[in-house]
Amino acid sequence: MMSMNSKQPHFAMHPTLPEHKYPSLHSSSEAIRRACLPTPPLQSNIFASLDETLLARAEALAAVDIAVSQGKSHPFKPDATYHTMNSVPCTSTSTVPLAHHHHHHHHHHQALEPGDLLDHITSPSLALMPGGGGGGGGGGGGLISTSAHPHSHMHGLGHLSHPAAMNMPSGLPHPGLVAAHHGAAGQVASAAAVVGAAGLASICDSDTDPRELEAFAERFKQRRIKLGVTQADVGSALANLKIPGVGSLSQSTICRFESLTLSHNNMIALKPILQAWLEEAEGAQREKMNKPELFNGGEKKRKRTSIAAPEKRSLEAYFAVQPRPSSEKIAAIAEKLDLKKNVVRV
DNA sequence: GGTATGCAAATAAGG
DNA sequence: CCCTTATTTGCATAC
Repeated sequence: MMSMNSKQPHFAMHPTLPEHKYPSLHSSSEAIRRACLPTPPLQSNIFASLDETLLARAEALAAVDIAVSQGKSHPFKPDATYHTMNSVPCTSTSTVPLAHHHHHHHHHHQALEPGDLLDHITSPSLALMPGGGGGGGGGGGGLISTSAHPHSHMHGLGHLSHPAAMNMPSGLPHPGLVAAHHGAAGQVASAAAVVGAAGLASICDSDTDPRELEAFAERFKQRRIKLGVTQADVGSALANLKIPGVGSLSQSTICRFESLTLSHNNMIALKPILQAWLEEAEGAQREKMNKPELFNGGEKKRKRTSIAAPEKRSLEAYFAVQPRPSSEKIAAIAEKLDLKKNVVRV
């Protein structure tokens, strides 16, 4: 399981490592430019359709958010110190089920939101390979019941309490989140409110924990293979999904991520994206697997959803990365996408 | 066929 | 202003 690291070249090569080396809001324009720039003649980009406008917005927003998060959530050393004494083991993944500090709470809530969102907006237009269907059949996760995307059947509330299932993307607890909840989910809102208030001060190092990262990489690989997609596929798929802080992904990057051959910081930046993709892929897979309705009155509705799929993906990715945008902006985006707030679920 | 890796480019930040 | 450093990603290639 953990005997993969054949080599760790420059893991300890960080001489200084500034707090936030991230491009913060480094030229959203640049990011955008680059985002639209590539569209290379790569193989078959099945998800080659995304709303530039939305993406741009998301990028900008996420850029700022990321900047903030990155800037303040780096109290301890980078990759070099892999065995940080981790005073507060917040690892809620596969490591230790112990100590549930207050931090944990907010985590769960965090998980809930994106998950719910995803549940609602499962994009059918995923680019899963044909083999994916069969692959998925392999069992929704023998060891890890991560396929935790019960769709609309049991809304997030139910499955959010999975220990080793999946840890939601970076936890950036913030009050803004609360504000955004207007009307969508009251209960959640209240919970999030409390959590946000408390969590704001302490950003658990869930996403910064090296061990957690390692575990995630492993799980990612497993699930990816299970889905029947290759690194190249993932790279191609996410080539269009450009988010601030992350230029793009290619087979190389995926491989490096899985092999942990990337900088610790880089890994952290990529994790949310990868996670989002994974969730999306699994969701789509599931949908395909047991397609309940082949042709029914739901055609219209379905179609509408399909159209918005790409945007939704972007949105989802964005949220995965930064669930803390201004409610106003979210609303704007939602409206732009013609989606309902409850759908966006912010 | 998929995956892992060397090399170099592109970008940003700082002096 | 230019130069240097640091970081990250993709291409090409070998396994």
